[in-house]
Amino acid sequence: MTQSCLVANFRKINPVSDRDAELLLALEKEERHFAPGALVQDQNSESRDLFSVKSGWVQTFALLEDGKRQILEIKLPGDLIGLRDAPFHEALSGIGTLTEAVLCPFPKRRLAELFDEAPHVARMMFMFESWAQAILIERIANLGQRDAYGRLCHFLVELQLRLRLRGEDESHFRLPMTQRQLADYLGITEVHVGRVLRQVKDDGLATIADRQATIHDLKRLRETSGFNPAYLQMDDAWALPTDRLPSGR
Amino acid sequence: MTQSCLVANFRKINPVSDRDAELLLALEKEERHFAPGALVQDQNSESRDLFSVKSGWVQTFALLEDGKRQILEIKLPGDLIGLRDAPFHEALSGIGTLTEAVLCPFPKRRLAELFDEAPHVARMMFMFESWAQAILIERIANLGQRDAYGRLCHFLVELQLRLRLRGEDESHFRLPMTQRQLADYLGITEVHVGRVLRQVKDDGLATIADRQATIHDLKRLRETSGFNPAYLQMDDAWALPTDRLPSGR
DNA sequence: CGGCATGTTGACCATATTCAATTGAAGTGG
DNA sequence: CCACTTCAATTGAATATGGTCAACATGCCG
Repeated sequence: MTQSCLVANFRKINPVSDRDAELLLALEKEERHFAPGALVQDQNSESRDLFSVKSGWVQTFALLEDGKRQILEIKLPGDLIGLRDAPFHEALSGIGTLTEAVLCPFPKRRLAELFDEAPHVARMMFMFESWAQAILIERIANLGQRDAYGRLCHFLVELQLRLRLRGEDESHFRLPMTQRQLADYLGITEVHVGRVLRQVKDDGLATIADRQATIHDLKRLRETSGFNPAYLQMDDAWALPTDRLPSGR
Repeated sequence: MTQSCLVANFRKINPVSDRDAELLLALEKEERHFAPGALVQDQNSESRDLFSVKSGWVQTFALLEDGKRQILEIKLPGDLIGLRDAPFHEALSGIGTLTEAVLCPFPKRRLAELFDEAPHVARMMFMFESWAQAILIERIANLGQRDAYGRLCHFLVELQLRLRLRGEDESHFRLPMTQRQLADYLGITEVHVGRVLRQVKDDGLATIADRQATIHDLKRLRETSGFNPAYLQMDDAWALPTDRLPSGR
């Protein structure tokens, strides 16, 4: 068994053959260590590499003209970062660490070659992107339609689920984000985050304090946030080589 | 020259070889016609096909537990729909038409095979997805950080740009969306859309009425919305066969 | 004509922002 | 060890942005 974060993560939602797992290992050869709060990549900088997360919490973000910041994604060990930037000249989003982190850079130029050499890798990268995109559209619905309270609940459920897939404790976990960062993620202000955090606690749903989150009532959290876990069910047609698929489906 | 919408669209931001263009043509073989306001695909239904838009305006959307609706994307001729759903059992978003539309369904199962047969197609699909994702993250920043006024301006600039790439008139175009639909797209209420529409008109930026949009002051629109067109610059390394690339870059 | 969808307007209210002051914890340097 | 700074969080008051509700206008279509 490989100890690849990438493969271990991906396997939670989708079978990965040993042959494919080996190919993915190439993405995790080189390691780079970052301090908490470090800037990994500037928005609009020339992007050479994509990264896989080996350990730590990482954020991608967009900076707006007026100094505002939107945190786009939270990336956890086993996730890929910057895949979507690969075809572009410039990185479309910035990358920064939330905790100490180990990232594995991989030249995006090399990825283009891999696509031709190993069609399976292409399919897997495509699946990774679809997965990431699924989370993005959930986020758009979240930001567009829910109030601060609902957004926070949704965020907690999503996190809880992602950590559970990684085998971490579901009901009590480290949440290494300041209220400022939560605010930039949820699209509300720092101050309001504090108020909503208190409400959620008073309602007995969850407690967030000292970079620690405790889920008290997952069921009600799911209800108030309307979480839809459809994006965890992948289709085997994509996971297996076409010639090995059962016919007629 | 092919009359493929798909290729024509893609070529605006990225070279496509004639050989690749031919491969993409396969995606537009079958045609299906839809009336305005038709439902093409339900959210969470089993998804068999993806679609390319041959003509008309199309929306993808998410329905929330409490009956709210978030319009996720506006798709125009030459765009692909449902690419991200391909690896999943269920469609992650619904699809509906805004105008009369002609869509070309393509079995997603067949797409998986294409990935193995034609690595170039895989690369192009990956690029399409990156492009779509670039628009999604712009949208997240838009929803999270800007007020209603800014969101509307940003939307207009994005539309204007996309239509311009298609060779349509940039300053006056058909905008076949009701205020209700604009509201669901921008994450504000119907009533408030009306108010903001009037403000934007009074400020001399743009006029939207009778399903028609007129841009009066693109420069100021861009300023107030902070539009970032970085996602229009693709990297040749992805467009051309690896063996034909200039070396050493 | 009547019914339905769309858009408009006004009054009122709620959610969230802004601004300002304060506290506590952690880190730095004398 | 103590001042001093910085950063994160908390609180309150005033304000603004946007939501809700209801009434009304308009145009379209059967």
